[in-house]
Amino acid sequence: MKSYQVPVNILIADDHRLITDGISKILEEEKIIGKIHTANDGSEAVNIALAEDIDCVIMDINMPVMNGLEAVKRIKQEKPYVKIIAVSMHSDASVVNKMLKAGADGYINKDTGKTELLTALGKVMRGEKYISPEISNNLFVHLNDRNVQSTEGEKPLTPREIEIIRYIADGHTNQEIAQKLFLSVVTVDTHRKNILAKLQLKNSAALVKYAAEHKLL
Amino acid sequence: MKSYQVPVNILIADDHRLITDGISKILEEEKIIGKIHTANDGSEAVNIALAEDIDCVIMDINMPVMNGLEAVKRIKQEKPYVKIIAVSMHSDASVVNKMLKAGADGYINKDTGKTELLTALGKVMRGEKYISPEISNNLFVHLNDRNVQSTEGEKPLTPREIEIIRYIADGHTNQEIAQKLFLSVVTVDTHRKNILAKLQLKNSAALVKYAAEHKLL
DNA sequence: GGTAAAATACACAGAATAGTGTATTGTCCC
DNA sequence: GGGACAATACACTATTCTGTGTATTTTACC
Repeated sequence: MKSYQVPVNILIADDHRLITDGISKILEEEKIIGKIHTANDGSEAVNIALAEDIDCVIMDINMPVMNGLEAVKRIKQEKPYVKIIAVSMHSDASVVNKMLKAGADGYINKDTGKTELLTALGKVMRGEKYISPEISNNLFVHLNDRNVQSTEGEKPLTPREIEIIRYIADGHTNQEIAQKLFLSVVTVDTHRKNILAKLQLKNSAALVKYAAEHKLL
Repeated sequence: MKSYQVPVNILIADDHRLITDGISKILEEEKIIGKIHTANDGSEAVNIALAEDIDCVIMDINMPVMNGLEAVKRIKQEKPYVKIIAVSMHSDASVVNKMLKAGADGYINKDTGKTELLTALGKVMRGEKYISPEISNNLFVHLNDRNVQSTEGEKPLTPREIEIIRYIADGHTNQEIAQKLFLSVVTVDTHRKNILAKLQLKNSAALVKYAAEHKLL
C-alpha cells in the first residue's frame, strides 16, 4: 500500500456532475491529492478504477447503469488494495452493512461536510475503516458480520422476487406478470405471497411503499 | 437590480453538506462572487435570505423542515428581486412547473456540471430565465402558465384524497381506513376509485409507487 | 342565491389478491 | 450424495379491489 505521504489519486463516482465537480474542488485544495478522475455511473467507475492508477474511490451508492454496491464488489475483486469510501444520501443499516460486506473501507453521509470527507480519506488511506458517527451511533453496524442479512433477522429477497416486486409496483396484476415472464399465474401469486410473508407486509400497496423506501424500484 | 459586474452574494441551500461545500468551492473560484452563505434546510434558507443581503439563492428542492418549493414562495414574497435557481435530482415536469410558478428564475439538474451552474447564474442575474436543456427539451414546460395543473391536464388531488393515499400506502384496507376515519367503507372505496381515475392508474400498488415518486408519503 | 368542487354514500358484477398448505424440480455447495 | 435454497406449480376459501354508475350534503366562492 502506498504511504499517505505521496500524492493520492482519487476517483469520484457520482451520477450528479455537480457533486463530482464539487468534491473535486474540495479535494483540489489538499496538497496530498494527486490526480482526480470522475465517473458518472458504476460501470464507468469500474473501468476507470481498473485501468488507471487509483488509490481511493469515493463512490455514490445510487447510480444508473451499475449501482455502487456492484461497482465496489468488482473493484475490490480485481484490486483489493484500492480503498473505497461509500457516500450515500440516507443511512440505512442494511445498505451500510452490504457496502461494508462488499469491501468498502469507509461510509459517509452526504450531509456530512468536507472536513469529515477528508478525515475519512486520511483514515482509509492509512488502512483503517471509517464510518460516519451519525451512522455508527444510530444504527447497529457489525463490521465483522459474515452474513449481512442476519443483522436484521430478515430473510433476504431472491432476485426473482425483486423482479416480481418491480412488476407489482408498476401496477401489473399476477396475470400480466405471468404473461410477461412466461410463468403460470399461480407461480407469480406464490412469489407475491412469499414476499409479503418474508417482509411481514399485509398487501401489495404496503409492499410498494417498502420497495420505494428500500430503493428496490 | 444589481448589475452583474459587482460581487454577487450567494446563498446555497441543500441539506447535504457535501453539496453545499462543493458548490461553495466551485463558486469561490469565480471573481464575480461575493459572500457565500449556506443553509441546510428550507426554513434556514428563508431566514438567511430575508436577513442577509443575498442576490441569488441556489436552492435544492428536497429538503427537510421546509421544502424548496415553500422556501422559494416565501423568499419571493418578501424579496421578489432575489434570484432563485432551483436544483433537483430528477427532472419531473410537474415539479419543474411548480417551482417556476412559485417564482424560481432557473432550474438545473444535479447531473449537470459546474459550467452549467455558472451559465445559469449569469443568466438569472441578468434577469433572464434559465432551464437546463435536458429538462426543457424532454419535458413540456410552459414558462407562462398561470395554472400549473393545466400543464399536464391533470386534476389535482384533494386533501382528503391524499389522506386516503397515505393510509393505502401503509397497507390498510378500505375497511380499516373507514374505521379510522369514521367513514363508511363505500366512501373510502369511492375516494380510492376517484384517485385511480384521476391519476389514470390501474391499482393501489401503482398508486403507491406514484405517491412515492411524487413525495406524497 | 347560484355554481362548482369536495366529501359523503350506495349498488352490483367480475376480477384480483390474501391465507394456508403442499409439492416438484433444479442448482449450488460441502 | 445430502442439505439448503430458489423457482416453479397447484388447491381451496375468504376477503378485498376494480369498473361503472348514481346521488346527497356540505363547503367555498362569486
